[in-house]
Amino acid sequence: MDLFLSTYENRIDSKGRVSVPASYRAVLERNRSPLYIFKSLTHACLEGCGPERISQIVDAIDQMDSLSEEAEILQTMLFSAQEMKIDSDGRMLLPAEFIEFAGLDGTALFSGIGRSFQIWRPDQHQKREADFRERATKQGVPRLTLGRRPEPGER
Amino acid sequence: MDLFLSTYENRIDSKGRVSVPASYRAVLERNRSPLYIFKSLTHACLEGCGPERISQIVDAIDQMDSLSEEAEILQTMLFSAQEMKIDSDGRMLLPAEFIEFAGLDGTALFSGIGRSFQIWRPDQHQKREADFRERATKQGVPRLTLGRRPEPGER
DNA sequence: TTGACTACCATGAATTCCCATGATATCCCA
DNA sequence: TGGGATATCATGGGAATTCATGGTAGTCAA
Repeated sequence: MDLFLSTYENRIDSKGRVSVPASYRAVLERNRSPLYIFKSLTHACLEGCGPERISQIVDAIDQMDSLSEEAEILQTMLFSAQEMKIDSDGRMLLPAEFIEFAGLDGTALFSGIGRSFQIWRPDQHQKREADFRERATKQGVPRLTLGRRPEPGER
Repeated sequence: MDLFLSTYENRIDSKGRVSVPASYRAVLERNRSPLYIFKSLTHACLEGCGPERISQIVDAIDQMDSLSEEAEILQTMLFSAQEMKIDSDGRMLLPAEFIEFAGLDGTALFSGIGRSFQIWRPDQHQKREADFRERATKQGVPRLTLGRRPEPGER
């Protein structure tokens, strides 16, 4: 299935190179997709995805009033996005700006969440996971309808 | 029938390998489905399922506000999920993180609950069963409506 | 020439593949 | 129905491959 799943901790070497997890590379290669990375709007992390996701964002913005502040805010994702080159060993070169933005310090934690993935500072991600698990235990998990797909328009 | 049923206790060898119960494998092979394992959100056990279940989670998240708390909790399942490779002898390799999370110590108990299954530390599973049976006796069993499937669109 | 980036090679660890074994369950035929 | 033959399955060990990672040399632009 063409999804980004699981988490991986990979080292960032002195040049800023990181191995893109092999399973993520496989997803991209199956679709002959380049990889895009951009700065998250809401968290101190990076987001990675293929071109479809970028198109979705562009389309969503095109639906809006293109002069509105909302549109401009969302455009931030687009102009922070970069197409990453992956070398023959499966590594990409993280620009210093990205490293700084996510507060990365030697290791990058890749966190696959379906059609995209995030890159976190390991300790921050760990904190988030612990927090989510605690909330899930205390408040219960969100409703997930199994056995069938929700009807279009249905909640 | 394409369901995961019954319980099996299999040994985990020194490399972390476990045989996936043959009847579970048969279910997956009939559907040409890979196997996914992820950490339970609420219990100290692992969950196993096919790709439909994972797709459901991904689709559910895409329907939601992707920055909401609910979405983030569901994403926890995704980034803890891994597609397991099953070798020619029907075994999978449990990563150390999974073994630790479920507190496994040499043997894994597979517990089939229909469209998914769980992996437990044997003594914990035993306790749960005893507990549930006792509650059923004292408090009675939940209402169980048999005989038909819910209509599409029905609650 | 310097600095930044790219391509290439080397290494070790982790994972996957392959073959062997024994135990259990299933099948088949007398 | 009994009992031997056969297939299935869980389990163990070693070989081969993948993968992350570090380093060096080469290329291009300023």
